[in-house]
Amino acid sequence: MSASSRFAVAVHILALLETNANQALSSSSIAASVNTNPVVIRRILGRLNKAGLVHTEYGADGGTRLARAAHEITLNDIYHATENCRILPLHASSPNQDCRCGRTIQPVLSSIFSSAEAAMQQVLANKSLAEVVREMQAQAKPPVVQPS
Amino acid sequence: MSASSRFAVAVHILALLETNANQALSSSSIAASVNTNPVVIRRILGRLNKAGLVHTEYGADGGTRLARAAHEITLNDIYHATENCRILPLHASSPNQDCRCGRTIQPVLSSIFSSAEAAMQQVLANKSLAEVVREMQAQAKPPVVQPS
DNA sequence: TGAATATGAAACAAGTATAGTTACATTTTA
DNA sequence: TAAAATGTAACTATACTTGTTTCATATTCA
Repeated sequence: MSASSRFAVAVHILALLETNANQALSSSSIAASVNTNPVVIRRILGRLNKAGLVHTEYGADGGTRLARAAHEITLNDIYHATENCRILPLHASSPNQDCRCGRTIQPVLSSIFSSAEAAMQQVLANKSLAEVVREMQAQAKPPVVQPS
Repeated sequence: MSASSRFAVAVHILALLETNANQALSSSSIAASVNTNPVVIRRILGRLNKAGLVHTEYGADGGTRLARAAHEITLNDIYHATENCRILPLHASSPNQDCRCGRTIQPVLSSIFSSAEAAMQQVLANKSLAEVVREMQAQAKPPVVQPS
């Protein structure tokens, strides 16, 4: 029922690219921040490249940069780039078509599940990478509490 | 991670119980409609029992009935009874805490992911089992198209 | 009392997806 | 040409789901 952690890692990668926008980052340096293997990062970068969210260059001094401004990338863009499957799957094997219930339930569920998923994606679509980075920086410097 | 179809099967089970409310159904008869093994059904019924959505009786002439009226059971109730995990998981292993990005991303993501999940569950909470059954019955008898 | 019917639970196999790792061919730059 | 980087394949370990068999337990009824 759950998605993979690719989505969370992808947001992490893109936030890192945005906060280091002056240089191209290698999969190794990104992996050091995410705390995983560079190949795991490259696999996700492959999806982000295919979606046109980043641009990668080969060779010495190569690496990855954002392909768009951070305020023009939504979390829903990142979600679609990294996850394939429906969040709420139907039956593993088709129900009994000789039963009225078995015949009719899947179209009804499919429609409801699509609405539920759309509501989730709407929240993601309303949040840009730029906002995420801003919230992360606010997290880093918590507001000072006034002494009483 | 693989996705679970427990939620879809659970809705199927409960819709079947509602449309056969005059009798208790055995796991075998339910399995015949879902097109799977009775033990698979009993595993899901165990979760629905624990959540108080159905009531099961042992022995000859035993079986399962709805524990509440269908209009008092929402899809969100069923969702919570059958699925455990968050829909949008964070990193598999904790990011590097020596990196500003690694330190700050998880609380930000966690909050956003909670909002996204809440939006999805709100859609499910607005749909009752009774409505699902009604839509299934409408599916079974499609409206007649007026001849031109 | 005993047979029949049902659940609950344990154990196991098979399939699938993810995460991590190693290895290597390819590309680019200095 | 050497160094540094990517892309990709292959392999392992882990975990979850689905399906299956088996059996103890509970209940009903003849």
